[in-house]
Amino acid sequence: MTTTMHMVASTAQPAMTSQNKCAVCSFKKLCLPLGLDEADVGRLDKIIGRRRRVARDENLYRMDQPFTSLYAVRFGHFKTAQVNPDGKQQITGFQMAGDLLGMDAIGAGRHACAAVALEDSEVCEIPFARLQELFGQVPQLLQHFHRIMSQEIMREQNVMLFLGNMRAEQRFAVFLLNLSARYAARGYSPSNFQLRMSREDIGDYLGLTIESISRLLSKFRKAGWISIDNRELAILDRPSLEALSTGVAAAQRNNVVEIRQAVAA
Amino acid sequence: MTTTMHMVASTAQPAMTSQNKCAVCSFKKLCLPLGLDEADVGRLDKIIGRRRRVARDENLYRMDQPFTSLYAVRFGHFKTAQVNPDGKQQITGFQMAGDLLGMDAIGAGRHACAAVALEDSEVCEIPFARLQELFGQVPQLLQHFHRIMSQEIMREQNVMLFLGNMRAEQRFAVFLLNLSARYAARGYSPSNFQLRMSREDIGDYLGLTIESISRLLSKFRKAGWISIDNRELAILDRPSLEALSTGVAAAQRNNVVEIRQAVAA
DNA sequence: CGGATTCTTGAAGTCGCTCAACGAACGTGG
DNA sequence: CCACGTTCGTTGAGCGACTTCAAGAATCCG
Repeated sequence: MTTTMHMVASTAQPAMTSQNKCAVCSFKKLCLPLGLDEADVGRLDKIIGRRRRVARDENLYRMDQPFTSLYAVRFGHFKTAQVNPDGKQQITGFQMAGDLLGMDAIGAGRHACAAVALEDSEVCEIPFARLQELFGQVPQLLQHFHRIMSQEIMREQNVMLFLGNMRAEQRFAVFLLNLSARYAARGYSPSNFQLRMSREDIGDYLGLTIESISRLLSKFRKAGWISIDNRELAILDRPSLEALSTGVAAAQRNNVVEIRQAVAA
Repeated sequence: MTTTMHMVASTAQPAMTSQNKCAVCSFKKLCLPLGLDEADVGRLDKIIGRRRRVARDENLYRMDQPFTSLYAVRFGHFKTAQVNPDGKQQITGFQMAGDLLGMDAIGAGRHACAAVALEDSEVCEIPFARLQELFGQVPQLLQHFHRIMSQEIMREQNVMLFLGNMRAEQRFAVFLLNLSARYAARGYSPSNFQLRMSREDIGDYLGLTIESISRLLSKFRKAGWISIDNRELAILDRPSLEALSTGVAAAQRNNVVEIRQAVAA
């Protein structure tokens, strides 16, 4: 593979010292330390517990487990999933480096969903009680924490939006572009990346079956919008995907229908 | 109508003084003041801005509007809705007395969705900047605020769950039981209440069409599970609704299929 | 009242699901 | 390294749940 302007979206462990210093973490601008001065980052560092490695398919935490800590993804990928009584899982999100996990558990004191590593990953453990102590001393940190929680609420609203009223194609386009944007924000290629999750996981996230995901991938490939080889994905025609994702295509279809009706009338 | 053990779920304005005192508000146990001592409730009272009346169909705030305040519903009902590019709306939630509105806007500084009154309603305006100041002085308040935000994240995950992998009947049963539980928590009848929202709103919340909602209401009525007269609803057979909502019915269906297959084999 | 909105019900259509078979990739142990 | 079983992914055919379209009934509200 040739080198590109962007780093390839691999999961290579970032270079770092023997300690888990936020100051030298390449994802500090996406994570809790955003906007803190050097001294405050140091204070945050102090309370951060041990780093924790999570092997592929291992649970970082399970549903109903008591809540003690938030986790910041250091490298690797996770999924968070709720299991409903009849056995099916709803995946509520995919998390990557810099993302914060566990905020849904603060309210009830136990985790409302399970977090599972999609590949060998590592997280920073952030004991919530100690974080709360720090809030009193570092107002900036508190503010940013509120922003992060609020963004999580917004993110979920977007999921509700596509689950509630988008067609399969549109959901899938939104999904791909969302991944693309998130990799871009991390300095990776927005056009070439690996799908870290199985087709089944994508389906459980988008409210579709594994077969539908497979068909959508084939369809998008045949349309020339993407290339897909196993889990290696390339976005070839972003404008088309964007048109789909914003519902322009749907609107156009509607126009066509209206025109047809007008002609018929 | 005869008097019952429960208050009827009407929107009568709670008795109160000329000022908006949390201390005398009947919903303080559902709202921000939960767990505060008298003195701290007084401090909270001081920062709460004017009460604000919102007429039916009026916007409390619109999408993209700059964020300045959170709002606590004092009486009445609201819906929060996102509009997607192709015109359809996704309703992200229905809010009633004691619920907090606007948390999704903290992150971006502008509202990610619109809040519309479903009937003549009233809210307490809580300027967020002043609330932030208070966080430093009243740790209990901060803790509870985190719980509320976290619960909002959990609530949305539940919406994702039914949007993503429940059938129409199941979604609708979950919806009705959720309303029931929320009215119960407010001291109203869990069995008899009014649907404050239109069929269209319910549909836009559950990811279904208005026609489907209408058919579901008829079906549930004919099955003897509910009675419905216009928007006046009564739950007649809670166990059946609960079975539906937890997917037991679906599981039973699956069992039947398995049994059929076993017999056929 | 009467017009507009909301709701109900039916008939037809479609999108995504279910079921089924097969192929590819993986990884484990010989 | 290959053989093997297992998991994962693809593709097709048929079906069913929900939508779309359409018309009429009920309700709201000025």
